[in-house]
Amino acid sequence: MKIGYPCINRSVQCSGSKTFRLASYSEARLKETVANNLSCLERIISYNAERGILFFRVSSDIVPFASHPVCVFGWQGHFRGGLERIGARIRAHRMRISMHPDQFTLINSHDEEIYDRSVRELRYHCELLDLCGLDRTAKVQIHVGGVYGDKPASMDRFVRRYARLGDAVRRRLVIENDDRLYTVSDCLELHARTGVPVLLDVFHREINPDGLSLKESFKKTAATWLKRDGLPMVDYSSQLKGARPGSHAVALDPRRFKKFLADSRPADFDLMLEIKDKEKSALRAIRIAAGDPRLRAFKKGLTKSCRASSMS
DNA sequence: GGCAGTCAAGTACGC
DNA sequence: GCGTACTTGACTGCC
Repeated sequence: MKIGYPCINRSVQCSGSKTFRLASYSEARLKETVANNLSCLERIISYNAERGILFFRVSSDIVPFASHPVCVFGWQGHFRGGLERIGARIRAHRMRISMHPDQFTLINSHDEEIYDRSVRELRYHCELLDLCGLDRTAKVQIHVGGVYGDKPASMDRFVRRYARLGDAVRRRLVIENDDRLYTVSDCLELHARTGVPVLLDVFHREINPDGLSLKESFKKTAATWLKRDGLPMVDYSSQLKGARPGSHAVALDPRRFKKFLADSRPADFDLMLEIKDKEKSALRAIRIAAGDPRLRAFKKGLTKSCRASSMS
């Protein structure tokens, strides 16, 4: 088990997801922003590595407007060196990386143009991970998409559209159960029809249940990840008190998290904490999980002998 | 410098 | 049909 947080680190004095308005777009602005974002990402990776935070979600905003027609600049070549350097650092620390395009990425949309835009967005995410030299265990997670008043038809459309995605996208793409539309069971059905791995979001599962117990959900989603995909990824959060259902908590609730660790045994997975105070909660979670054999087993993996054996 | 409105993109839902 | 939430930050123009 590796534990991590998404996109933003509030302790490092920089942002790796700086962007700008479309109206301000220029090649100079893009170069300047991407250079800043990569430099900051490198600092965040170092921060995480020094503290044992070995799972991180890279922001989609590293290259603003990368999939937009306005962007004709060859950022891939221009920033190749920087991306390779960051990738080498990630690999050296055996970190797990994910990315999560936002809700506008919909491969089951009725609208062919929305599908095309979504494919461009997915290609951008995968290309970034490819340029970092990360293997297929670095995943790009999306939700299934819209229901459009007819869930079976929308799931059929997902299956057909998934088959049209290129290998470069399919090798990284995973789907996640969401808080309103598609349950864990829906995602499992899509896995059965496409082979796409299912990322379990335990908080969304609570809000949008389907009758499967937590243990069954762990077991069935874990079975959708092949060895080449790496350990299953799991998203974790808890309800922000007093807010509408689905709002993420500001800070980790230690008691609740301890119970989650106990309830999730013996499943092993990499855990993304979707909690608003980001790295603070990740550090707290790592301290709480310190006695958990799943985390301890990973620490052993850092020793030279284990590293050598894992490469064999 | 501080503030508030607004930001590429889509869908679902409440009014 | 319109406004809002989504996850939320931070860009941007205005004072």
